[in-house]
Order: sequence, then structure tokens, then C-alpha cells
Amino acid sequence: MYRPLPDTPLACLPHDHSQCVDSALADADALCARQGVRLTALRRRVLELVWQSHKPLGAYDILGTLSEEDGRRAAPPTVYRALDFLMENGLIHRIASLNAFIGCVRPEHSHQGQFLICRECRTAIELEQAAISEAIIAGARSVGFQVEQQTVEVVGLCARCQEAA
Amino acid sequence: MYRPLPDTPLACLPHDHSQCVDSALADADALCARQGVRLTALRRRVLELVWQSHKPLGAYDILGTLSEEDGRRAAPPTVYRALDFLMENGLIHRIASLNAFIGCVRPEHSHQGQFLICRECRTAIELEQAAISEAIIAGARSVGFQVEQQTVEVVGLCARCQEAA
DNA sequence: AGGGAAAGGGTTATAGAATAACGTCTCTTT
DNA sequence: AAAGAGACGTTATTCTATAACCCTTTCCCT
Repeated sequence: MYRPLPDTPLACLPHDHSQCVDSALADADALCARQGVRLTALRRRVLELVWQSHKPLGAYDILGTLSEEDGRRAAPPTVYRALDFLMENGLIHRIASLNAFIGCVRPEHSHQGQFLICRECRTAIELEQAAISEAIIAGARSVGFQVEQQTVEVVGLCARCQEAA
Repeated sequence: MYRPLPDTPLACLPHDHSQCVDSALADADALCARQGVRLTALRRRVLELVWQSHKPLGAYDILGTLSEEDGRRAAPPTVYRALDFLMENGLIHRIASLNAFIGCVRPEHSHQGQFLICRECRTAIELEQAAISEAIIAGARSVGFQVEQQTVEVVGLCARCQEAA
């Protein structure tokens, strides 16, 4: 069942993004069915909005879009509850340094990603490198600390924006 | 019984914390003099408050303390400006995942730390391990990403809280 | 099928974190 | 003494997130 990340994450390249969205939603349907949890219309719509690009999206951006769609003005808890559900089920990640959310590229097995965030185009690339994780666990162990949760968020320039500059 | 390694950070151990504060302030005085920037009374006081423990401290906690001290009610920009100054000069770090600030244990050379945050006692231990940094830089390079800034924040259990449990 | 518990989500209000914009005072530096 | 920069006060606002309450829907048990 282990599917390795492609060598070059799609987020780095021009690609047919509608396929990203479709497969993310299909994966989510399958995953929720398997887990016996409910991917309601609202949760599914929020997930779709988060996946609208490879750039982390703020809760209030989502809120704004939902409000426009529905005519009536949605309230923050509506969105935060959906986001909480999606995070609990590994479908999205929260980027703490941006107060924003991004679709998880591999929701099928629980994990915490590492994120490369381009300061120019704002795209976030998710990595899942054992070498990074292990370096952190080893470093922590050297002072007797037991790791439960890692936050790795890196800012810099993506390959495309380096070329552009 | 957990036996510390030779270079175990003080935050991991019982210690005379007033020495931490004193030396942090003395270091800050020296560093600011060397850089030709002004460690004003306010900035120095904020630094002292941040150093009051090894637990990350929120801007509004600082604000509250300042307000009590001064009688009059301090406003957020007062604190945030001081915090910005201290960060620019490498005297404190911001912990993004906690919206909080902590004194830098080695302000003498600019760097970004890696932080181990105990979920039980809230203590944050600053690491500066080249192996972690390098693993991140290498991982990023593998997708053509050029790193400028790293955020590494780890949650778990410190040695003392593991024993207690 | 009926009934109760739990989950989902609307709504109002509030807490918590950070910044914008403008004014004032005080130092230099000339 | 005047000009300019830096530091800080002050007011207002924005952005992010949660609390608390209520109603409806769904699920599950018998």
C-alpha cells in the first residue's frame, strides 16, 4: 500500500490541476468510507476549496467563498469545524507559520509533512523525508526528549521562481 | 534516572534560573553595544520578561505584566515593537506554533533554532543541530528548492516529564 | 418502526494575536 | 536653533480562533 512521493512534487511543475482536485476528493471519499466517518457536503466543499491551488489558504478565505456561494453569511465555526475534521482525518495540514491550510498529498497513511513554502509564489511543496524526521528524532533523543509531533516549515524560493529571478 | 549529556541545555535541568536571566541581559547589553543599536529600558524589560522562564511567553502576557507595573494600560504595539527589535537582533525567537516568544540561548551569532516543546510542562528546549538543518537543506535541494528560513518546532515529552509519568 | 443518543452545523458573542496610522517627545547632528 | 531620525504612546482595526447555546439530522438499539 506504500506509494512513494514522486521525485518531483506536482506543486513544483505546471500540471492539470483539476486532476489534483478530483483525485484528492476521490481519495477523501474512499478514506472516509473506510474509516466510517462522514465526509458531509460542507466538509467536502471545504476540502475542495483548500485544494483549489497548491498555496496554503486561510480559514477566512474559505469563509468568504462559502458566504458568497450561499448568499447568507457563513460564520467562523462552520469553517473551523470542517477544517478540524479534515485535519483529524489527515486530509489537510495546517501551516502554523502562515495560519493557513493545505491539502495533504498522501492522506492514505497518517503522517505529518514537511513544507517548503516559496516566498515569491506562495506555493507550498509537501515533503515526507525520513532523513529529516530521523535527524529531528535523533537530535531530540540526545537531550532525552521524546518526539510526538513535528512541525517543519521552510521558507525560500522554489525552482521556478529562482529561474524567473 | 535521566543522566544529562555534557552539553545538555539548561532548560532540561533544575538550575539557578536567575543566572540565565542575568547572563541573557548582560549578553544583550554587549551585543547591542557592539551592533550600535539601543537596548532601551522598555526593550530590556521585555527581554527580561521573556527570560522569566524557559517556557514560551505570549505577547499579551508581557503586555499584562507591563500594564500592571506601570499602572497605566500598555497597548499592543508597545510590546510588539519591542519584540520585533529583539527578534531582529537575534535576542529572542518566535515559536509560530504557539504564537509565543522565547529567549535565544546563543544570541552572539545569528541563527534559527530548533525547538523541542514539552506538552506537559511547556518548557522549550532550543537545539541547533547542523544535522537537522542539513537534512532539510538537502531535502529541499532534491526538489530544486532553495532554503532561506527554517521553522522546526517539535512537541513531545521532555526527559523530566517522562520520568514523572 | 420508535425512541434516545450522538453528531453536525447554524448563530451570537467573545477571546486572542497582530498591525495600521498618526502624534509626540527626545535625542543627535549639524 | 533647526532638521531629522528613532522610540514610544494612542486609537482603531484587522485577522485568527473558540465558547456556548440551540436545533436538526443521523445513527443505533431494541
